[in-house]
Amino acid sequence: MATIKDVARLAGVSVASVSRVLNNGPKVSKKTIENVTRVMKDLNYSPNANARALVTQKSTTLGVVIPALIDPFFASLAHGVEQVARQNNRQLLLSTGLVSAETEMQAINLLIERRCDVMVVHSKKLSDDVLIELANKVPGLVLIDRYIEEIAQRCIWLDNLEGGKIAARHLLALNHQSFACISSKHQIDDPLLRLQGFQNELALAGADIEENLIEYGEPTLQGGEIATQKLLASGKVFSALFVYNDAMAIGAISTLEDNGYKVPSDISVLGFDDVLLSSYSRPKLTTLNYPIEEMAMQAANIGLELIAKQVAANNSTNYKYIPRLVKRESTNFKS
Amino acid sequence: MATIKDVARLAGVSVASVSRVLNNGPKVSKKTIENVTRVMKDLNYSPNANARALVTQKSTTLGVVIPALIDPFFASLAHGVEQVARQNNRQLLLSTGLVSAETEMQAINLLIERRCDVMVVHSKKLSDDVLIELANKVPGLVLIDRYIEEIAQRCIWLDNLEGGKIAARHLLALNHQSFACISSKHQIDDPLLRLQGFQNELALAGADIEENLIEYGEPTLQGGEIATQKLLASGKVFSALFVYNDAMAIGAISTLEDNGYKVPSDISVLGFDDVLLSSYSRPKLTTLNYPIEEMAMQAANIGLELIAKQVAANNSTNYKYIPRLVKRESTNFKS
DNA sequence: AAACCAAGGGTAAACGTTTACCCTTTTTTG
DNA sequence: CAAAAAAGGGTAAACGTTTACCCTTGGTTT
Repeated sequence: MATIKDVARLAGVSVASVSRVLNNGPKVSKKTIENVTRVMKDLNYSPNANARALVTQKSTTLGVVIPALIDPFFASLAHGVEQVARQNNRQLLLSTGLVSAETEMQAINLLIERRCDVMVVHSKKLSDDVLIELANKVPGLVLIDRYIEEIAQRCIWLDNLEGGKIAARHLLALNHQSFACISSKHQIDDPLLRLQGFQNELALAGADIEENLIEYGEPTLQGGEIATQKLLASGKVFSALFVYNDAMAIGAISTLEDNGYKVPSDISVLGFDDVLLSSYSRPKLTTLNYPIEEMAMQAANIGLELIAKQVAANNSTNYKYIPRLVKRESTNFKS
Repeated sequence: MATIKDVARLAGVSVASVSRVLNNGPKVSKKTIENVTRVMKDLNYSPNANARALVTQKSTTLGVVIPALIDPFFASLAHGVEQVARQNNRQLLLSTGLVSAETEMQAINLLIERRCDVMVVHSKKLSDDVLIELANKVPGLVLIDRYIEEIAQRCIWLDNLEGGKIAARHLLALNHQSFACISSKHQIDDPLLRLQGFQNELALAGADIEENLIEYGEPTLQGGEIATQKLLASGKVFSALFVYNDAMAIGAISTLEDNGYKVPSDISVLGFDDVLLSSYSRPKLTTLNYPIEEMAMQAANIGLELIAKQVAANNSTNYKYIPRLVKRESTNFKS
């Protein structure tokens, strides 16, 4: 592959001039520009980004760490970051962390080795301490979907507790009295907080969830199916079902209908996340909107601002988002 | 950020030794390894991947060019590539090309500048000639979802024409006689081929699609809705509907049911792609399986093999996939 | 006509690694 | 015990850029 030296030689100029042409620098005559440009074309020259990054000590990448791309939720996250990257002429460097502390760490380290100076990190397994240390090391690191007091100004997160409360209020307002819940079996805070918020709010209204009516499963369509089967197997009655996320909710609806229950006339189902598919499922899913793409964009922008020092790293801004109820067809008044 | 020189100085050895420790190279004593390793920890040293890439002339990335991450189909593609990247200790470099020749070219160029030696490219807008030239320039470039005769051994593609035929045969076998079609308005081959295959096969059975019963729309849920409304507005009767992709098909079903038609008892609907959501829609969608993730994995592996020269670049292998009918609930025997 | 300035362009150091080649010390072998 | 080999480690060039600094040329100003 042709290098800058080849171009210089063929154009009969120094490498400095070629470099100046490449970077629209000053001190090049029109003639030289044309000449060099032509030679570049002829040689099919492409500047080496690694060499550039090395000498300029600047990064032209924007990193993102997520568990996996296959989950639409995380794809939206990545998509948000990607848009900001594009706007800023940076390229997306994607590192998947699955859901183990070790792989999350690896994913972040890969980004650091590439000298990626801005990164949006979705980490659920790394400890607060590790993350704080990492944040000190990487000025452009921003956490998404996580809140850590000490670095609050670099956390973009959703209030899951409040989400649970909103869910409960909605179902209570619809006159429901017997509730079931499907939660995620993943060992992270989100499902716990959602469930806790839900239960807290029920308690305020003097209601609660019966034993055996809380099930845990993988946060997938299939996980929702299985959990619902268990719920039905318990034989207990419920008229409202609050589900950890939309995928599980749709799986749940599928199973409920396969078992002869009508949604929402027999059972109301409430999801969480508001992924695209929710508005097209049948019945259309009532859910809590989690504006992940917007949050991801803000996260990326904050990372960018942090390294540009346009933002004091210790100001007191708080990037908390509150989920918003989206009423569609899967919940109904309980008569 | 600490460099290899800092480590060398503090450990009292040469940079060569540090490098050897870093790469598990030969010629280092146990003592040196321990010593250097400790200093690295102390300094929080992280090797510079750009410098490494520059000097070794090797890439540790795997590129992928797709229109956008937000589409589950492309997210699956990226996910497939990502798995192969992980297996081979490479990092995913993602470049989105939207759907214009210019941005597709840009996306590929970005990868080349990063000296990414293996890339899976989904391009619909770049011409055959440009792509052939690019393939000559980048030995590890593999095309996905596209077939170009001259570089057939580097094309992983699905036989859309055959897909259309399979769709027609299925619907004919179910005794249908009046057909409608929803196609994509995007200027690419895929929808044309699917439609053509469908019509060809109908013709063999002496059937055809009436005028006004072919509609075009955006390949999205909403596009499916709008196209279906137009179809219904035509006033013509049809009992079987072949739709360009699953998203549109689900949008179509939604609209049909909103208008009082039962799927599949009144109208059978057949999708294309078999995205995850298809098996959870109501009714579950009968569709043609497009094994994009598997194809993406194969594409990435072929790219890897190409640069390892384990595969003759001019052998005659043909990486054609045939979609497979997945019978679920949205199609039915027409009595 | 002398002095100055602007424009254009060249030289070489630097970025952080890897690795071929060389040197020294220790161990093995006959 | 000498010779040879092995083990350990250092020096410096190279990878492909950018950019500070310097030099030349020709024109403009007094």
